[in-house]
Amino acid sequence: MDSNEPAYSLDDQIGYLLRRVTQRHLSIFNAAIPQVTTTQFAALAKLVELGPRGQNTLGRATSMDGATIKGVVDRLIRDGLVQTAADPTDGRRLTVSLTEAGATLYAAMLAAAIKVSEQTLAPLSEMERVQLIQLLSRLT
Amino acid sequence: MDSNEPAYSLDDQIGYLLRRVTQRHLSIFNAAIPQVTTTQFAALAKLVELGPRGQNTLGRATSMDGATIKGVVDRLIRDGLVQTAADPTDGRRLTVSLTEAGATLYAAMLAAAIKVSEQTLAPLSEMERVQLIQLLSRLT
DNA sequence: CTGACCTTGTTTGTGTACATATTACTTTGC
DNA sequence: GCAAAGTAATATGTACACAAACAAGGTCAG
Repeated sequence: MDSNEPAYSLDDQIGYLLRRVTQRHLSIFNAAIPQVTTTQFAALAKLVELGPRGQNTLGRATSMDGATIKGVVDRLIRDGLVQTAADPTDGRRLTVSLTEAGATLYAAMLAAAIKVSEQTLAPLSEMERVQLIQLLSRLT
Repeated sequence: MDSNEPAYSLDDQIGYLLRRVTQRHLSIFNAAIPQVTTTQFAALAKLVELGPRGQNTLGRATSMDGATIKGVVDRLIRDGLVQTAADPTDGRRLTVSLTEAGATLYAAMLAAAIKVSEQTLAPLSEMERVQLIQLLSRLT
């Protein structure tokens, strides 16, 4: 028997755990905030934080590639939460900005979003939550 | 000014961090193991661990719902890594099992899979890795 | 035995997520 | 000033991920 062979248990692998924790978080988010998805919320949050931005720039700020942010912005436009306008100084760029409806909805969802994070972390103590956030931050 | 209003920074939210860490992990996985996806690997790993299983049962063992595991199994069949057979005792059940090619490929990928987990956790010390895995396990 | 209920597998629709290719436009280097 | 390199947006194809609806096969209580 080769005791050098390390036991590989799927349930203890970081990738599998990330997928499962993400699933639980998404289910909490969708129940609390049915109006938008997590990525749509991220886009709105960054527009509030940074102001109007080009589509690709917004994608980088929210960790989405060009193809992904395009889909997210398209659906936000469809739902009237953001709008786009041509940039006069750069013919390629589409400046994305919040509509009034988007700004209003974001303000209304913020409290729920904070609760979503709390509920996701509910099984942990205050100290453990800080620890987890810090450990995850170092893996980005 | 209302100092009760907690600052909401997207970058510190558990959901956003999970998405970003997952992205980094997927990119490491895809580079190291281009033959299969993470979910396909999970299905193979559970078949090795548990032996042949019904499709839905395999889905539950790997945290995938019926629609998702169906797509994963379909692609594994297409690539010749698993096969299905009708269960003689239950007319509904499709028993999924590894093919020889699937078992061989899994054995060949295992060492790389262990390295993927290590590489994903590389920025952390040994103690921190154990901590992170334990904290995440409690959030599933 | 039979009707209510449950489980298994399938299908459809929506929404990420990324690779890759293309087009249009800017910027940089020389 | 102009070619090369880079960037922005778009489009296509593959692969999860889940909700909802459905058909067909089991199970179990009365």
